[in-house]
Amino acid sequence: MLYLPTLRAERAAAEAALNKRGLNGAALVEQLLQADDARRAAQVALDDCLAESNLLAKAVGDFFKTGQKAEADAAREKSTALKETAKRLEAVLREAENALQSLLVAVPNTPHASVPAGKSAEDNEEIRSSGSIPQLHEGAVPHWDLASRYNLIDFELGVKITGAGFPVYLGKGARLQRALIQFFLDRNTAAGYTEVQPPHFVNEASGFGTGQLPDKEGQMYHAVADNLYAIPTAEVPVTNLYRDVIVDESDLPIRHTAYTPCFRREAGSYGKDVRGLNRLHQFDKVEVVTIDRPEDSYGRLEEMVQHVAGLLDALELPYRILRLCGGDMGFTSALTYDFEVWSAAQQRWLEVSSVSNFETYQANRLKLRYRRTSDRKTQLAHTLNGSALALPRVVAALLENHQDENGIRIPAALVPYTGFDRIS
RNA sequence: GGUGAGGUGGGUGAGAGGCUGAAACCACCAGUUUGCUAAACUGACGUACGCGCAAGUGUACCGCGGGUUCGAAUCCCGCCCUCACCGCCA
Repeated sequence: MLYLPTLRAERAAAEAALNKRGLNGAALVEQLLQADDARRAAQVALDDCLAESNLLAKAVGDFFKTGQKAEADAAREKSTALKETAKRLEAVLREAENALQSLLVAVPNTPHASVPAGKSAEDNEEIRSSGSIPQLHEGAVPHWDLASRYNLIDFELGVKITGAGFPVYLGKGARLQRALIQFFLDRNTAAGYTEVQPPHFVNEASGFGTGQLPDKEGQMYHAVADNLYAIPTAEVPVTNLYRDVIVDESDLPIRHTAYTPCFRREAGSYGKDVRGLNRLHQFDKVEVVTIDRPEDSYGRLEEMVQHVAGLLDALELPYRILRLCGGDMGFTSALTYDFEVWSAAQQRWLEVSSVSNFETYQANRLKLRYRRTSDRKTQLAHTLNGSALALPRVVAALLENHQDENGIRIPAALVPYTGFDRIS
Protein backbone atom coordinates (compact mmCIF):
# COMPACT_ATOMS: atom_id res chain seq x y z
CA MET A 1 0.00 0.00 0.00
CA LEU A 2 1.56 3.25 -1.11
CA TYR A 3 2.20 5.79 1.63
CA LEU A 4 0.29 8.93 0.78
CA PRO A 5 2.62 11.53 2.32
CA THR A 6 5.47 10.16 0.21
CA LEU A 7 3.24 10.04 -2.83
CA ARG A 8 2.39 13.71 -2.38
CA ALA A 9 5.97 14.76 -1.79
CA GLU A 10 7.39 12.80 -4.72
CA ARG A 11 4.49 12.82 -7.07
CA ALA A 12 6.33 13.09 -10.37
CA ALA A 13 8.70 10.25 -9.49
CA ALA A 14 5.81 8.03 -8.44
CA GLU A 15 3.96 8.65 -11.69
CA ALA A 16 7.02 7.82 -13.76
CA ALA A 17 7.63 4.71 -11.68
CA LEU A 18 4.10 3.41 -12.17
CA ASN A 19 4.39 4.02 -15.89
CA LYS A 20 7.14 1.40 -15.95
CA ARG A 21 4.56 -1.17 -15.01
CA GLY A 22 2.61 -0.24 -18.08
CA LEU A 23 0.09 1.72 -16.04
CA ASN A 24 -1.11 5.26 -16.42
CA GLY A 25 0.81 6.71 -13.50
CA ALA A 26 -0.48 10.24 -13.74
CA ALA A 27 -4.09 9.12 -13.76
CA LEU A 28 -3.63 6.69 -10.88
CA VAL A 29 -1.85 9.20 -8.68
CA GLU A 30 -4.41 11.88 -9.48
CA GLN A 31 -7.18 9.47 -8.50
CA LEU A 32 -5.46 8.60 -5.24
CA LEU A 33 -4.75 12.17 -4.24
CA GLN A 34 -8.27 13.26 -5.07
CA ALA A 35 -9.68 10.47 -2.96
CA ASP A 36 -7.36 11.53 -0.16
CA ASP A 37 -8.45 15.16 -0.49
CA ALA A 38 -12.06 14.05 -0.24
CA ARG A 39 -11.20 12.05 2.85
CA ARG A 40 -9.46 14.98 4.47
CA ALA A 41 -12.32 17.36 3.77
CA ALA A 42 -14.75 14.89 5.30
CA GLN A 43 -12.56 14.50 8.35
CA VAL A 44 -12.20 18.22 8.94
CA ALA A 45 -15.97 18.65 8.73
CA LEU A 46 -16.60 15.80 11.16
CA ASP A 47 -13.87 16.89 13.57
CA ASP A 48 -15.29 20.41 13.75
CA CYS A 49 -18.73 19.06 14.43
CA LEU A 50 -17.49 16.72 17.15
CA ALA A 51 -15.42 19.47 18.72
CA GLU A 52 -18.52 21.61 19.06
CA SER A 53 -20.47 18.70 20.44
CA ASN A 54 -17.77 18.02 23.01
CA LEU A 55 -17.83 21.63 24.16
CA LEU A 56 -21.61 21.49 24.53
CA ALA A 57 -21.48 18.32 26.56
CA LYS A 58 -18.99 19.91 28.86
CA ALA A 59 -21.19 22.99 29.18
CA VAL A 60 -24.19 20.87 30.13
CA GLY A 61 -22.25 19.38 32.98
CA ASP A 62 -21.07 22.79 34.18
CA PHE A 63 -24.57 24.27 33.98
CA PHE A 64 -25.91 21.42 36.07
CA LYS A 65 -23.28 21.91 38.69
CA THR A 66 -24.08 25.59 39.03
CA GLY A 67 -27.80 24.92 38.99
CA GLN A 68 -28.46 26.73 35.71
CA LYS A 69 -31.16 24.34 34.56
CA ALA A 70 -32.54 26.41 31.69
CA GLU A 71 -29.09 26.85 30.16
CA ALA A 72 -28.37 23.19 30.60
CA ASP A 73 -31.54 22.20 28.79
CA ALA A 74 -30.80 24.60 25.96
CA ALA A 75 -27.32 23.20 25.48
CA ARG A 76 -28.66 19.70 25.67
CA GLU A 77 -31.15 20.37 22.92
CA LYS A 78 -28.51 21.90 20.72
CA SER A 79 -26.28 18.90 21.28
CA THR A 80 -29.04 16.50 20.31
CA ALA A 81 -29.46 18.36 17.06
CA LEU A 82 -25.72 18.23 16.41
CA LYS A 83 -25.78 14.50 16.75
CA GLU A 84 -27.74 14.15 13.54
CA THR A 85 -25.16 16.22 11.71
CA ALA A 86 -22.34 14.22 13.19
CA LYS A 87 -23.97 11.00 12.09
CA ARG A 88 -24.29 12.25 8.55
CA LEU A 89 -20.71 13.52 8.44
CA GLU A 90 -19.49 10.25 9.83
CA ALA A 91 -21.16 8.38 7.00
CA VAL A 92 -19.55 10.74 4.50
CA LEU A 93 -16.13 10.18 6.06
CA ARG A 94 -16.56 6.44 6.11
CA GLU A 95 -17.50 6.40 2.47
CA ALA A 96 -14.51 8.57 1.60
CA GLU A 97 -12.21 6.28 3.57
CA ASN A 98 -13.56 3.18 1.90
CA ALA A 99 -13.18 4.73 -1.52
CA LEU A 100 -9.59 5.67 -0.77
CA GLN A 101 -8.79 2.29 0.71
CA SER A 102 -10.12 0.31 -2.21
CA LEU A 103 -8.08 2.48 -4.56
CA LEU A 104 -4.98 2.10 -2.42
CA VAL A 105 -5.04 -1.68 -2.29
CA ALA A 106 -5.49 -1.79 -6.06
CA VAL A 107 -2.37 0.24 -6.85
CA PRO A 108 0.91 -1.70 -6.95
CA ASN A 109 4.21 -0.54 -5.55
CA THR A 110 6.26 2.06 -7.38
CA PRO A 111 9.26 0.41 -9.07
CA HIS A 112 12.76 1.52 -8.08
CA ALA A 113 14.70 3.84 -10.42
CA SER A 114 16.82 0.94 -11.70
CA VAL A 115 13.83 -1.15 -12.78
CA PRO A 116 13.53 -1.33 -16.57
CA ALA A 117 10.17 -0.49 -18.11
CA GLY A 118 8.55 -3.45 -19.79
CA LYS A 119 5.57 -5.68 -20.21
CA SER A 120 6.74 -9.25 -19.76
CA ALA A 121 9.63 -11.58 -19.02
CA GLU A 122 11.10 -10.57 -22.42
CA ASP A 123 12.00 -7.19 -20.97
CA ASN A 124 13.81 -8.45 -17.88
CA GLU A 125 17.41 -7.43 -17.66
CA GLU A 126 20.14 -10.02 -17.15
CA ILE A 127 22.55 -8.76 -14.49
CA ARG A 128 25.01 -11.58 -14.65
CA SER A 129 25.34 -15.31 -15.06
CA SER A 130 27.58 -17.81 -13.37
CA GLY A 131 28.68 -21.39 -13.75
CA SER A 132 29.05 -23.31 -16.97
CA ILE A 133 26.28 -25.03 -18.86
CA PRO A 134 26.98 -28.78 -18.54
CA GLN A 135 27.32 -31.02 -21.57
CA LEU A 136 25.13 -33.99 -20.78
CA HIS A 137 25.79 -37.47 -22.04
CA GLU A 138 23.80 -39.07 -24.83
CA GLY A 139 20.47 -40.23 -23.42
CA ALA A 140 20.30 -37.71 -20.59
CA VAL A 141 16.71 -37.31 -19.38
CA PRO A 142 14.56 -34.77 -17.54
CA HIS A 143 14.27 -34.96 -13.77
CA TRP A 144 10.87 -36.65 -13.76
CA ASP A 145 12.40 -39.64 -15.54
CA LEU A 146 15.37 -39.65 -13.17
CA ALA A 147 13.01 -39.40 -10.23
CA SER A 148 11.22 -42.58 -11.18
CA ARG A 149 14.31 -44.42 -12.45
CA TYR A 150 16.04 -44.01 -9.07
CA ASN A 151 12.82 -44.16 -7.09
CA LEU A 152 13.24 -40.69 -5.59
CA ILE A 153 9.83 -39.14 -6.13
CA ASP A 154 6.45 -40.76 -6.77
CA PHE A 155 4.08 -38.31 -8.42
CA GLU A 156 1.26 -40.83 -8.94
CA LEU A 157 1.24 -41.82 -5.30
CA GLY A 158 0.79 -38.16 -4.42
CA VAL A 159 -2.13 -37.97 -6.82
CA LYS A 160 -3.72 -40.91 -5.04
CA ILE A 161 -3.53 -39.55 -1.54
CA THR A 162 -4.02 -35.85 -2.32
CA GLY A 163 -3.94 -34.78 -5.95
CA ALA A 164 -1.67 -33.51 -8.70
CA GLY A 165 1.10 -31.25 -7.49
CA PHE A 166 1.58 -33.05 -4.17
CA PRO A 167 4.51 -35.39 -4.78
CA VAL A 168 5.71 -38.10 -2.43
CA TYR A 169 9.47 -38.15 -1.85
CA LEU A 170 11.04 -41.53 -1.17
CA GLY A 171 14.33 -42.87 0.13
CA LYS A 172 17.25 -40.82 -1.11
CA GLY A 173 14.77 -38.39 -2.65
CA ALA A 174 13.33 -37.65 0.78
CA ARG A 175 16.77 -37.47 2.31
CA LEU A 176 17.84 -35.01 -0.37
CA GLN A 177 14.96 -32.74 0.60
CA ARG A 178 15.91 -32.80 4.24
CA ALA A 179 19.59 -32.29 3.41
CA LEU A 180 18.88 -29.23 1.31
CA ILE A 181 16.68 -27.68 3.99
CA GLN A 182 19.34 -28.21 6.61
CA PHE A 183 22.08 -26.99 4.30
CA PHE A 184 20.22 -23.77 3.48
CA LEU A 185 19.29 -23.09 7.10
CA ASP A 186 22.90 -23.59 8.19
CA ARG A 187 24.21 -21.24 5.53
CA ASN A 188 21.57 -18.63 6.31
CA THR A 189 22.10 -18.65 10.05
CA ALA A 190 25.87 -18.47 9.49
CA ALA A 191 25.21 -15.33 7.44
CA GLY A 192 23.40 -13.72 10.37
CA TYR A 193 19.78 -14.67 9.81
CA THR A 194 18.04 -15.85 12.97
CA GLU A 195 16.04 -19.01 12.45
CA VAL A 196 12.27 -18.99 13.10
CA GLN A 197 9.67 -21.71 12.88
CA PRO A 198 6.42 -19.92 12.18
CA PRO A 199 2.88 -21.31 11.90
CA HIS A 200 1.92 -22.74 8.52
CA PHE A 201 -1.51 -21.17 8.65
CA VAL A 202 -2.22 -17.48 9.03
CA ASN A 203 -5.26 -15.36 9.76
CA GLU A 204 -6.78 -12.73 7.53
CA ALA A 205 -4.90 -9.82 9.08
CA SER A 206 -1.58 -11.48 8.26
CA GLY A 207 -2.67 -12.19 4.70
CA PHE A 208 -3.48 -8.54 4.32
CA GLY A 209 -0.27 -7.37 5.95
CA THR A 210 2.04 -8.81 3.32
CA GLY A 211 -0.32 -8.15 0.42
CA GLN A 212 -1.76 -11.59 -0.37
CA LEU A 213 -5.22 -10.39 0.56
CA PRO A 214 -7.43 -9.16 -0.90
CA ASP A 215 -6.07 -9.44 -4.44
CA LYS A 216 -4.44 -12.88 -4.40
CA GLU A 217 -7.14 -14.59 -2.42
CA GLY A 218 -7.64 -17.32 -5.03
CA GLN A 219 -4.00 -18.37 -4.88
CA MET A 220 -4.14 -19.52 -1.28
CA TYR A 221 -5.73 -22.57 0.28
CA HIS A 222 -8.43 -21.36 2.61
CA ALA A 223 -9.58 -23.36 5.63
CA VAL A 224 -13.06 -21.91 5.67
CA ALA A 225 -14.28 -23.39 8.95
CA ASP A 226 -11.61 -21.49 10.86
CA ASN A 227 -10.98 -18.73 8.31
CA LEU A 228 -7.27 -19.49 8.12
CA TYR A 229 -5.02 -19.53 5.08
CA ALA A 230 -2.28 -22.04 4.35
CA ILE A 231 0.87 -20.00 3.82
CA PRO A 232 2.06 -19.59 0.22
CA THR A 233 5.51 -18.63 1.54
CA ALA A 234 7.22 -18.13 4.90
CA GLU A 235 7.37 -14.46 4.01
CA VAL A 236 3.80 -14.14 5.24
CA PRO A 237 4.10 -15.40 8.83
CA VAL A 238 7.67 -14.18 9.32
CA THR A 239 7.10 -10.63 8.12
CA ASN A 240 3.87 -10.51 10.11
CA LEU A 241 5.82 -11.18 13.30
CA TYR A 242 6.43 -7.45 13.07
CA ARG A 243 2.90 -6.34 12.29
CA ASP A 244 1.81 -3.45 14.53
CA VAL A 245 5.28 -3.20 15.97
CA ILE A 246 7.52 -0.21 16.51
CA VAL A 247 11.08 -1.49 16.63
CA ASP A 248 14.00 0.47 17.95
CA GLU A 249 16.41 1.76 15.35
CA SER A 250 19.28 0.11 17.20
CA ASP A 251 17.65 -3.29 16.63
CA LEU A 252 17.95 -2.93 12.87
CA PRO A 253 18.62 -4.71 10.68
CA ILE A 254 16.36 -7.57 11.69
CA ARG A 255 17.15 -10.75 9.78
CA HIS A 256 15.28 -14.02 9.87
CA THR A 257 15.38 -17.29 8.04
CA ALA A 258 12.64 -19.88 8.10
CA TYR A 259 11.97 -23.23 6.56
CA THR A 260 8.33 -23.94 5.79
CA PRO A 261 6.31 -25.91 3.34
CA CYS A 262 4.49 -23.59 0.95
CA PHE A 263 1.00 -24.11 -0.40
CA ARG A 264 -0.23 -22.61 -3.65
CA ARG A 265 -3.37 -23.34 -5.56
CA GLU A 266 -1.75 -22.20 -8.83
CA ALA A 267 -5.16 -21.81 -10.41
CA GLY A 268 -4.81 -21.47 -14.15
CA SER A 269 -1.42 -23.12 -14.62
CA TYR A 270 -1.04 -25.89 -17.16
CA GLY A 271 1.17 -27.59 -19.72
CA LYS A 272 4.93 -28.11 -19.65
CA ASP A 273 5.25 -25.48 -16.94
CA VAL A 274 3.75 -27.84 -14.41
CA ARG A 275 5.52 -31.05 -15.46
CA GLY A 276 7.40 -32.88 -12.70
CA LEU A 277 8.76 -30.53 -10.07
CA ASN A 278 8.38 -27.39 -12.15
CA ARG A 279 5.24 -26.22 -10.40
CA LEU A 280 3.68 -27.78 -7.31
CA HIS A 281 0.83 -27.13 -4.92
CA GLN A 282 3.00 -28.01 -1.95
CA PHE A 283 6.73 -27.48 -1.87
CA ASP A 284 9.50 -26.74 0.58
CA LYS A 285 11.28 -23.45 0.77
CA VAL A 286 13.77 -21.75 3.03
CA GLU A 287 13.18 -18.03 3.16
CA VAL A 288 15.18 -15.03 4.32
CA VAL A 289 13.48 -11.85 5.55
CA THR A 290 15.14 -8.53 6.34
CA ILE A 291 13.77 -5.40 7.96
CA ASP A 292 15.89 -2.27 7.84
CA ARG A 293 16.03 1.50 7.55
CA PRO A 294 15.15 3.02 4.18
CA GLU A 295 18.66 4.37 3.68
CA ASP A 296 20.14 0.90 4.15
CA SER A 297 17.62 -1.33 2.43
CA TYR A 298 19.18 -1.39 -1.02
CA GLY A 299 22.53 -2.28 0.45
CA ARG A 300 20.80 -5.17 2.21
CA LEU A 301 19.17 -6.23 -1.01
CA GLU A 302 22.59 -6.54 -2.64
CA GLU A 303 23.84 -8.55 0.34
CA MET A 304 20.90 -10.90 0.02
CA VAL A 305 21.56 -11.35 -3.68
CA GLN A 306 25.20 -12.15 -2.97
CA HIS A 307 24.17 -14.62 -0.32
CA VAL A 308 21.74 -16.47 -2.58
CA ALA A 309 24.36 -16.55 -5.33
CA GLY A 310 26.70 -18.21 -2.84
CA LEU A 311 24.18 -21.00 -2.24
CA LEU A 312 23.90 -21.78 -5.93
CA ASP A 313 27.66 -21.66 -6.33
CA ALA A 314 28.00 -24.21 -3.54
CA LEU A 315 25.52 -26.48 -5.30
CA GLU A 316 27.51 -26.12 -8.52
CA LEU A 317 24.51 -25.02 -10.49
CA PRO A 318 24.70 -22.65 -13.46
CA TYR A 319 22.43 -19.67 -12.96
CA ARG A 320 21.65 -16.18 -14.11
CA ILE A 321 20.35 -13.19 -12.20
CA LEU A 322 17.64 -11.04 -13.73
CA ARG A 323 16.41 -7.66 -12.75
CA LEU A 324 12.69 -7.88 -13.37
CA CYS A 325 11.04 -5.26 -15.51
CA GLY A 326 8.07 -3.24 -14.29
CA GLY A 327 5.50 -5.45 -15.93
CA ASP A 328 6.91 -8.73 -14.65
CA MET A 329 7.48 -7.65 -11.07
CA GLY A 330 5.18 -8.65 -8.24
CA PHE A 331 2.45 -6.32 -7.10
CA THR A 332 4.09 -5.35 -3.82
CA SER A 333 7.73 -5.14 -4.90
CA ALA A 334 9.84 -2.08 -5.72
CA LEU A 335 12.77 -4.07 -7.06
CA THR A 336 13.08 -7.80 -7.64
CA TYR A 337 16.00 -9.96 -8.67
CA ASP A 338 15.12 -13.41 -9.94
CA PHE A 339 17.56 -16.28 -9.86
CA GLU A 340 17.13 -18.88 -12.57
CA VAL A 341 19.05 -22.14 -12.79
CA TRP A 342 19.68 -23.87 -16.05
CA SER A 343 17.81 -27.09 -16.38
CA ALA A 344 20.06 -28.98 -18.76
CA ALA A 345 17.73 -31.78 -19.74
CA GLN A 346 14.70 -29.53 -20.21
CA GLN A 347 16.87 -26.93 -21.92
CA ARG A 348 15.25 -24.07 -20.04
CA TRP A 349 15.76 -21.68 -17.15
CA LEU A 350 13.89 -22.37 -13.92
CA GLU A 351 13.22 -19.71 -11.33
CA VAL A 352 14.57 -20.82 -7.94
CA SER A 353 14.68 -17.57 -6.02
CA SER A 354 13.16 -14.16 -6.04
CA VAL A 355 14.77 -11.48 -3.90
CA SER A 356 12.81 -8.27 -3.42
CA ASN A 357 12.77 -4.96 -1.66
CA PHE A 358 9.24 -3.87 -0.82
CA GLU A 359 10.35 -0.54 0.60
CA THR A 360 7.48 0.78 2.75
CA TYR A 361 4.73 -0.92 0.74
CA GLN A 362 4.28 -3.85 3.13
CA ALA A 363 5.33 -1.86 6.19
CA ASN A 364 2.52 0.60 5.57
CA ARG A 365 0.00 -2.23 5.57
CA LEU A 366 1.68 -3.91 8.53
CA LYS A 367 2.11 -0.69 10.48
CA LEU A 368 5.71 -1.75 10.92
CA ARG A 369 7.71 1.25 12.06
CA TYR A 370 10.96 1.95 13.79
CA ARG A 371 11.83 4.67 16.26
CA ARG A 372 14.74 6.81 15.20
CA THR A 373 17.44 7.20 17.81
CA SER A 374 18.16 10.80 16.85
CA ASP A 375 14.73 12.38 17.37
CA ARG A 376 12.62 9.51 18.80
CA LYS A 377 10.21 9.82 15.89
CA THR A 378 8.61 6.84 14.23
CA GLN A 379 9.04 6.02 10.58
CA LEU A 380 7.98 3.18 8.29
CA ALA A 381 10.67 0.54 7.90
CA HIS A 382 11.60 -1.24 4.69
CA THR A 383 10.92 -4.96 4.32
CA LEU A 384 12.80 -7.34 2.07
CA ASN A 385 12.73 -11.03 1.45
CA GLY A 386 14.08 -13.73 -0.75
CA SER A 387 14.05 -17.45 -1.27
CA ALA A 388 17.19 -19.13 -0.06
CA LEU A 389 16.10 -21.36 -1.64
CA ALA A 390 12.98 -23.00 -3.03
CA LEU A 391 13.61 -26.72 -3.23
CA PRO A 392 11.76 -28.32 -6.14
CA ARG A 393 13.49 -26.62 -9.04
CA VAL A 394 16.83 -26.79 -7.28
CA VAL A 395 16.27 -30.53 -7.03
CA ALA A 396 15.22 -30.67 -10.68
CA ALA A 397 18.38 -28.87 -11.77
CA LEU A 398 20.55 -30.88 -9.39
CA LEU A 399 19.29 -34.16 -10.78
CA GLU A 400 19.45 -33.12 -14.41
CA ASN A 401 22.74 -31.24 -14.44
CA HIS A 402 24.69 -33.71 -12.34
CA GLN A 403 23.51 -36.87 -14.08
CA ASP A 404 25.79 -39.21 -15.96
CA GLU A 405 25.39 -42.68 -17.43
CA ASN A 406 25.50 -44.36 -14.04
CA GLY A 407 23.59 -42.01 -11.79
CA ILE A 408 23.61 -38.63 -10.17
CA ARG A 409 26.51 -36.94 -8.44
CA ILE A 410 25.86 -35.00 -5.22
CA PRO A 411 27.85 -31.75 -4.98
CA ALA A 412 30.58 -31.88 -2.34
CA ALA A 413 29.05 -29.14 -0.17
CA LEU A 414 25.89 -31.20 0.22
CA VAL A 415 27.43 -34.60 0.94
CA PRO A 416 27.78 -34.01 4.71
CA TYR A 417 24.04 -33.43 4.72
CA THR A 418 22.88 -36.27 2.50
CA GLY A 419 25.31 -38.82 3.83
CA PHE A 420 25.82 -40.15 0.29
CA ASP A 421 27.67 -38.73 -2.71
CA ARG A 422 25.83 -40.53 -5.49
CA ILE A 423 22.38 -41.62 -6.38
CA SER A 424 22.43 -44.72 -8.52
C1' G B 1 -16.32 -30.20 23.01
C1' G B 2 -17.85 -28.36 28.33
C1' U B 3 -17.34 -24.68 32.29
C1' G B 4 -15.35 -20.31 34.20
C1' A B 5 -12.38 -15.75 34.08
C1' G B 6 -10.68 -11.87 31.31
C1' G B 7 -9.12 -8.30 27.12
C1' U B 8 -6.88 -0.68 29.52
C1' G B 9 -0.50 2.83 27.11
C1' G B 10 6.31 -0.80 25.79
C1' G B 11 5.17 -4.13 30.55
C1' U B 12 2.41 -4.97 35.29
C1' G B 13 -2.08 -2.88 36.67
C1' A B 14 -5.92 0.87 38.91
C1' G B 15 -10.31 3.14 37.27
C1' A B 16 -16.97 1.24 37.49
C1' G B 17 -21.12 7.69 33.65
C1' G B 18 -18.52 14.26 33.36
C1' C B 19 -12.76 15.82 37.91
C1' U B 20 -9.63 10.24 32.81
C1' G B 21 -5.79 10.13 27.13
C1' A B 22 -6.32 7.53 31.38
C1' A B 23 -3.47 6.62 38.75
C1' A B 24 0.68 3.94 40.49
C1' C B 25 4.91 1.00 39.63
C1' C B 26 8.49 -0.85 36.07
C1' A B 27 10.99 -0.08 31.43
C1' C B 28 12.65 3.56 27.83
C1' C B 29 14.67 8.79 26.92
C1' A B 30 17.11 13.51 28.66
C1' G B 31 19.58 15.79 32.71
C1' U B 32 21.95 16.37 37.86
C1' U B 33 25.38 13.86 40.95
C1' U B 34 29.73 10.48 39.93
C1' G B 35 37.00 8.46 38.76
C1' C B 36 33.82 4.49 35.86
C1' U B 37 29.45 1.70 36.52
C1' A B 38 25.53 1.39 39.83
C1' A B 39 22.31 3.90 43.10
C1' A B 40 19.67 8.33 44.14
C1' C B 41 17.22 12.65 42.44
C1' U B 42 14.79 15.86 38.53
C1' G B 43 12.23 16.14 34.08
C1' A B 44 10.10 14.17 29.75
C1' C B 45 7.47 10.03 28.03
C1' G B 46 1.18 6.48 23.66
C1' U B 47 -0.53 6.03 18.45
C1' A B 48 -2.97 7.75 14.17
C1' C B 49 -5.41 11.29 11.11
C1' G B 50 -6.07 16.57 10.45
C1' C B 51 -5.38 22.15 10.86
C1' G B 52 -1.24 25.82 11.49
C1' C B 53 4.96 29.13 8.79
C1' A B 54 5.54 28.10 13.86
C1' A B 55 4.51 28.06 19.08
C1' G B 56 0.48 25.27 19.13
C1' U B 57 -4.16 22.99 18.34
C1' G B 58 -8.73 19.67 16.82
C1' U B 59 -10.51 14.67 16.46
C1' A B 60 -10.35 9.46 17.20
C1' C B 61 -8.49 5.27 19.82
C1' C B 62 -9.14 1.41 26.86
C1' G B 63 -10.24 -6.18 21.85
C1' C B 64 -13.99 -5.19 17.39
C1' G B 65 -18.95 -3.48 15.86
C1' G B 66 -23.56 -1.39 17.29
C1' G B 67 -26.88 0.92 21.14
C1' U B 68 -28.44 4.12 25.54
C1' U B 69 -27.01 9.36 27.13
C1' C B 70 -26.16 16.32 26.47
C1' G B 71 -21.72 13.24 27.91
C1' A B 72 -19.22 6.14 27.84
C1' A B 73 -12.86 2.87 29.23
C1' U B 74 -17.12 2.78 32.71
C1' C B 75 -24.17 0.92 31.31
C1' C B 76 -26.77 -2.51 27.35
C1' C B 77 -26.52 -5.95 22.90
C1' G B 78 -23.71 -8.82 19.26
C1' C B 79 -19.01 -10.65 17.68
C1' C B 80 -13.74 -11.84 18.05
C1' C B 81 -9.71 -13.30 20.86
C1' U B 82 -6.85 -14.94 25.17
C1' C B 83 -6.23 -17.58 29.63
C1' A B 84 -7.57 -21.40 33.39
C1' C B 85 -9.83 -26.05 34.62
C1' C B 86 -12.32 -30.60 32.83
C1' G B 87 -12.87 -34.07 28.62
C1' C B 88 -10.47 -36.05 24.19
C1' C B 89 -5.82 -36.57 21.71
C1' A B 90 -0.21 -36.52 18.52
